[in-house]
Amino acid sequence: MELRLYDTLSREKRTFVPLDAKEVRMYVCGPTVYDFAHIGNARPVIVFDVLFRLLRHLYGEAHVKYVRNITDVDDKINDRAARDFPGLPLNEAIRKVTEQTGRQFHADVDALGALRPSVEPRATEHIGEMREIIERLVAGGFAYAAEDHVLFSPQAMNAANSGLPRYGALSNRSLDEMVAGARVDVAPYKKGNTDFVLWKPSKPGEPSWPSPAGITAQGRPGWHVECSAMAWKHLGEHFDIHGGGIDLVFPHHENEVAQTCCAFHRERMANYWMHNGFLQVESEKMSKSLGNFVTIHELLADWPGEVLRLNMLKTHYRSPIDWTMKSLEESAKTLDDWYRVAADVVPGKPAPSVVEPLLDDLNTPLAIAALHGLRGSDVGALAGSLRLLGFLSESAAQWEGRKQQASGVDAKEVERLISERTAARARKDFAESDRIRDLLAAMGVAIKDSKEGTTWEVAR
RNA sequence: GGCCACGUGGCGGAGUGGUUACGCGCCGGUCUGCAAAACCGUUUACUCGGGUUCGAGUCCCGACGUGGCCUCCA
Repeated sequence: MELRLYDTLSREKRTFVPLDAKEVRMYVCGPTVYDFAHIGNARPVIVFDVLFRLLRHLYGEAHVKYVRNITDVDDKINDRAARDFPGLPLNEAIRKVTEQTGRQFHADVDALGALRPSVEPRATEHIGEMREIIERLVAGGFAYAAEDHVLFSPQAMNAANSGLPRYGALSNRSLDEMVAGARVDVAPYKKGNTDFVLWKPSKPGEPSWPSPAGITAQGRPGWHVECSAMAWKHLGEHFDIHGGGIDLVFPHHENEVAQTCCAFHRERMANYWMHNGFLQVESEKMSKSLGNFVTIHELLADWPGEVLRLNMLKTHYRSPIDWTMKSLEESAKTLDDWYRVAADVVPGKPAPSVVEPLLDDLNTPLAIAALHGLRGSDVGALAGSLRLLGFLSESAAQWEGRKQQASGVDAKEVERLISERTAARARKDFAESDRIRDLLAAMGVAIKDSKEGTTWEVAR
């Protein structure tokens, strides 16, 4: 069976045919490292990790190249640096912010069971490529310098009309309407009100680099051109898959396409544009003002990363998802069960009943339903399938031990109470045995009696 | 205002014309000193109004509701 993926540009599911089966190439927009990543940021990380794993399964581990960038030059970073480290020179403070945040991001996504991408380029290490693209755009008449800025003109792009995509095609907008509907307060140096920034001057003390397009003042890149440059450097002018959150379709991805296609005179940048849907928290939009801003870091204090991962994959990646505590509890329960029955068995090959839904535009909910089916029929295939999806990274004992550790329960004390209870039961002193059971329950310990004896675990 | 998603049983969530989704919960049973856990079994649905069709949750039109983008928020 073949892989089919939904492409935002053509607005249909299409059979996936890689440009080069020896090197399948995927780019996903990564974080801007200025603060803890929130649970919404985790969605593309997890979704495209599943796709990465699936592609490796299909084409071989050595034949998939996954690039996810780190944006480490940005206004928000500058603001954060100035606020958090007022005593330091700005550039030093910025380095602290990006290093700390980058480290935290890696810790978070590792815990979510996401494989590291093949390459994680940093924007600040690709300024040369950005300047190159900008120079090409200026030379081609698609961009111009004005007051130390370089601006891209979508109108020039659509006027060229020769082997280029139409600006607006990806986000399904007409440039004319955008011109008409644009805000009034357009910067005076812009020729057209839809022109966007490729390069801008740096304020004193901010990170800065020599400017392109004959500008003498030092400057820094705009956001959109960073991704064009990093994708070009690591994947070439034309590659297979470009992914990100649906909110990035416009303007970010629309502008990326414009920059890359105009710089290299191409009709396409990526053959498949994939976008994950939005996430709400307890039926509300996540925002700092509502106070429901949930970071991955905070959630990881209460839940194993795989619980967050499963919770995310229970919904199809293009559908909206409502992130709730109830749903997390359910996911935790499911994983407890899978760990119990499958973590320590020899994994078999991933089952077709699991792989086939994945081949149909990453239908993870249907794949998960198939896992429930395997649970009763073939635990070897269950184990293999779970591993394909990035689960079962530890043993059953480690899984249980982690819960125990997080709860702070004293295992020795529990064992002592259980043997007391066993003795009480043996002499039919049920009042005493029930008292001990209640005591353990109050400690957060759940008892399980069976013919082989009594076991226990930390109740969640 | 423009563009675009989504609306399935108590809850989550698949299903692009025709047989049980699946999971959690509830309920019943087995087990148990009683429970819990485990195992077995069972129940409930397709926002509303039209239309197409032998047949629609599934296609078309409309309404209502929710959400997203149109400001460098995934």
